[in-house]
Amino acid sequence: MIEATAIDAVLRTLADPTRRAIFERVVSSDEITVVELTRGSGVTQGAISQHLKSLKQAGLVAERPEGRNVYYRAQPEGLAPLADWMSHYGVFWRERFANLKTLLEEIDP
Amino acid sequence: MIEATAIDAVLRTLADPTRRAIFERVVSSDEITVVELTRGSGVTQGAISQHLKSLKQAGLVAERPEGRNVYYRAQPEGLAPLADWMSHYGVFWRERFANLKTLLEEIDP
DNA sequence: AAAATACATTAGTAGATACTCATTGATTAG
DNA sequence: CTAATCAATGAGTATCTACTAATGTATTTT
Repeated sequence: MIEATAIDAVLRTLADPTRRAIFERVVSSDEITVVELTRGSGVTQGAISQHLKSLKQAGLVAERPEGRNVYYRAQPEGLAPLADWMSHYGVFWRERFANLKTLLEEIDP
Repeated sequence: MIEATAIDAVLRTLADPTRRAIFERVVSSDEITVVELTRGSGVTQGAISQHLKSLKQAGLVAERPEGRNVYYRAQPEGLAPLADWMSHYGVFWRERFANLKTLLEEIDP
């Protein structure tokens, strides 16, 4: 089955452990290059670039080329579809409040 | 790369659109049987059972056999690893508050 | 200019996985 | 008892995907 929704892209992208680890490292560091991400990753540089491409297409990271380096940084908005999905289908949260998103907006408008 | 953490199981399980749709239907209905889930799903009963097995192993659904029917219901706690992960790596949320989980516990202890 | 570095991309491959079809076990209906 | 229904499971298959290895393209260094 083929779907192309935002939540689909985000979940499929984060489902892979290697790719998720890359995302976590990007989040943890302000900006980080491909070589740095490659070091200690256990996979080749090519694999890292492929994963970054997926993350970029899912809207989870953004790039900033500078010279021969490319600096990657996390794109927080990319997680919004996941947050929305959680608020819709996350019974756990819905049981506690009517709508998590609404609550958050009330707290921090 | 092989990992067996809770967040890994949850994300991998929800990554598949068909399986996620099943989960969403289980969440929406209080309790639902396999035949009901099969109807309008576009896949066979066997496929549904296989997906339910995955969802069960991920802790996202629970079953209640009754006669020859098996009623499935959502298991809200199963989404906790995802919520935890969001609070750790969801920059979007972290930028707004130090820790989402802490906040939620303060509101509803 | 030549060598080196950073990154992207391609082709090819091995393994994962989502599916169908068929079968089985169990329960209920006629 | 027999037939029908519900669900789980196994075998087989086609597709997807994460990876390596190799190559290409810039850019920087020497």
